Amino acid sequence: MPVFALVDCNNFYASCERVFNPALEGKPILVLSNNDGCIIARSNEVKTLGIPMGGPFYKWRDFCEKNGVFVFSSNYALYGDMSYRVMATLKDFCPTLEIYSIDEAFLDLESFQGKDIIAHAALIRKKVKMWTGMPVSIGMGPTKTLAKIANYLAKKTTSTGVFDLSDEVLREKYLADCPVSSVWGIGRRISRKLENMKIHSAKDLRDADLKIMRRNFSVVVEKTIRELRGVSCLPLEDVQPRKQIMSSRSFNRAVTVLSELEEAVSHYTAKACIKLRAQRSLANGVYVYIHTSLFNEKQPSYGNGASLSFAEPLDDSTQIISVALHCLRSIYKSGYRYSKAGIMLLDVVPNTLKQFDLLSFDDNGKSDRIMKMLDGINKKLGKGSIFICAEGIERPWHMKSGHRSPRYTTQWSELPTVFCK
DNA sequence: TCTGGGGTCCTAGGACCC
DNA sequence: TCTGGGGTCCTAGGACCC
Repeated sequence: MPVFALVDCNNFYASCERVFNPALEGKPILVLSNNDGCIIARSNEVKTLGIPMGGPFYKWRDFCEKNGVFVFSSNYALYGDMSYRVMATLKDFCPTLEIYSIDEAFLDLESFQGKDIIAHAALIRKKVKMWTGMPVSIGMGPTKTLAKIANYLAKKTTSTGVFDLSDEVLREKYLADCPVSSVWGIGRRISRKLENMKIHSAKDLRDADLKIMRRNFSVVVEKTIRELRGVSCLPLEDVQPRKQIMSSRSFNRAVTVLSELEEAVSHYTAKACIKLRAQRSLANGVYVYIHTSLFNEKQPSYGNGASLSFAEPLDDSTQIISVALHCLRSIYKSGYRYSKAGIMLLDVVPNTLKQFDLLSFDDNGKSDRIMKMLDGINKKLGKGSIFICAEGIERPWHMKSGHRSPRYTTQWSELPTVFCK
């Protein structure tokens, strides 16, 4: 029988901030989304204060000030690097792992079956804390879905941060106490429908009639039910290259003129192209959209998008930017206050699939060399050291990030300083 | 004034084919 | 009972995840 473990960092973003600022230990801290818009991560102390996940920050600003909450803008340079360190540590203990998100990984612990698996998980947990400073919880079970629930229980019911749901008798008790809405793959819509069918707990869902469930829902729910029964349907997966790459941001203030939108779209496209080349892919098209505020009902609203296919698959930022700007100009209307723009690279394929077009202009690899040089310089000297002029220099529309902590681990100039007496 | 961003998978329905 | 039948491909939209 397989044994999956799900390792999940506790309050990941908030914990990253604490690693480099231990004075924050035990203090309420929260992390904001891009543009300092929503609350996207909360320490336990903030959860206790009743501040909700995803709420708009401006509604809570005063409350936070009154209660001494430490507020941070997202610092993805730091979080991404901390994630890399945690995953590297996990790989030391278990080379077969699936990095599921920035703060979660599934491990295959089948080879530890019969041994003291809880002690092993406790050891992993201790080493991750020691080597990276990051607190994690570990849940185990015969399927990924059960490992997820075990992780939820590890956080909710234990002080050890480790929980094993391999035992069937134990599962009877704990699945009955686990609300169906907290099962992996059961979101808001489906859980509402399930509640109407008198399915309230994970146990109810597990014991539901498979045929009826299949008729009412998709094969995804069917797999979830089988997984709850202990039948593994979801194997560990390798990292797959992305099939589409998006880049979008809200502006820090309304943008009205085309030239600023052009800068933003160029900038987002350049960012997406960096990701595209990093995963050694080519895109076959690009989609661009812009819209006004979704919340301000007094202003006239407008939103539109347009896409274009390329004559041949591309990874050159300058070429893709020029197509993206074509799309933008086809949808731009003056007289509106735009709040956001975004682009999506479409139909992304591995760069080994490149089909040479007999009619295309042969540049003798010049474009490849330029892009390699651009990526190389930015890798060596830091992100944004060199960029394409169309991205703009001042970027007055650029997102707000008023509470960002230093990029302690990825910028020489922002290294933490230690004073010794 | 101020409300995030980036992904995947599945299904239904339409277009089109023989 | 059944009122032509069966298949593929594509896209839009919905659902989920973090």
